[in-house]
Amino acid sequence: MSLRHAILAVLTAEPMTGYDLVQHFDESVGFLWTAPQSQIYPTLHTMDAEGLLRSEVQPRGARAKKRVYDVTAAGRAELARWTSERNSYPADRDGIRLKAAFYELADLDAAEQQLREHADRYRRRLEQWQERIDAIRARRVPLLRKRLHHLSPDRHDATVAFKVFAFEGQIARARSEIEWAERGLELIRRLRS
Amino acid sequence: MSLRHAILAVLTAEPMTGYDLVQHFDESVGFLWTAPQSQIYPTLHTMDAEGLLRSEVQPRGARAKKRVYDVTAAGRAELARWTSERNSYPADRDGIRLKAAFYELADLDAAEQQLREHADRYRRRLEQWQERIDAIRARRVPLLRKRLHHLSPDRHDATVAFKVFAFEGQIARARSEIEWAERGLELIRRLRS
DNA sequence: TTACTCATGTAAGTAGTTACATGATTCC
DNA sequence: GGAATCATGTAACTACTTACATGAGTAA
Repeated sequence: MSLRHAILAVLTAEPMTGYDLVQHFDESVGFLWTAPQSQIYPTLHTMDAEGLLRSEVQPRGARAKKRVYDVTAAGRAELARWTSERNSYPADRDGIRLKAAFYELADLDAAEQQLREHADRYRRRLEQWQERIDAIRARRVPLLRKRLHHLSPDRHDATVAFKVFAFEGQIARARSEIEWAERGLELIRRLRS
Repeated sequence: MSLRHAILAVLTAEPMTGYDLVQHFDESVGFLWTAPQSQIYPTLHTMDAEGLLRSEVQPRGARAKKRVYDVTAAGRAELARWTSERNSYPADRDGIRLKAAFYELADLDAAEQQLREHADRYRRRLEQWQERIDAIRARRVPLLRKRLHHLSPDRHDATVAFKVFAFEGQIARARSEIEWAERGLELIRRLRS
């Protein structure tokens, strides 16, 4: 259910087309909630119909057109409601951990390979997220700048701080995954000898 | 796609009915991969049809019957293939982190409440998982005992070690979530003053 | 006979995945 | 004229959720 809220959150920074939204999902809010293009367009339609968004057709070149979406008052209210509402947690489901619990059935080399990839994956994520935090702190993120632009200056610090905070959670997660994978590699070494 | 593998993994310990499987999902493998009863029964049917499982109708009392499922050679092969295959990762999607990134739109008291609940949730999980590890180490888990029973003794330690390892990952995760939430509570305190 | 456990399902809906499909615009 | 970008969709499928539904067995 978070896709609608991610969309609302992005559009409060600036009205944009579905195409632009797709790009932003790949490069900003998508670090926390990815969505394929094929899911975004239909969702924009239903949110428009529900009154959370309004849209306006604008010319594009000579013959073509584009539809620009903006958040309505109802959409803003829904965003405020969502941020203040109690969290709902997805069911506990972790395919990687599940598999690890049954590594005795695997080829040890294959298990080792998986754990190396796991650590590598989160090392890459760690870097990406660290860069992201630096960019947010330095206000180098275009969408964030636009967001701050129509916010009173005394709220800027809190706005930035919460974005940083979210990514700190991702970083903490990444670190714990890397440590876990390394512990697993050590276990495999021990079992080999 | 892990549900089928979770089912195979449980059934290699001991053949059982759908009903029993549902119980085991709530109390053992379900810590890593939960599934509702309404999903398990249909999945058993399709896995039976695919030849990963075989089933046998057994009498239960005077008139009633029950269907007991067991893993076929094809099922065991599929399990081995899965454990050795490269990991496939779900898309990055974290509704809690997404919301935290937009806490500037929330009521501060509500955000505080959410972070307290987040920490509490993972503190409870931490306890459960810690107990689980203790039970596994002491071989107090009935299903694990059955699994070890038809395994040569020299493989017992590795089998137990991998289960412990999986839960250590969950514990590491829980710790990092608790620390993150506490960091958030501190941030909110700072913003209030 | 009542309550609880054992046992097995279905149905309708939501969310997300993978793949396909089309056409105008802009820049070289 | 061709390639990359801008722009918008649809279709089929899989996984999961929530809710409903039924009946026999067992123990007090």
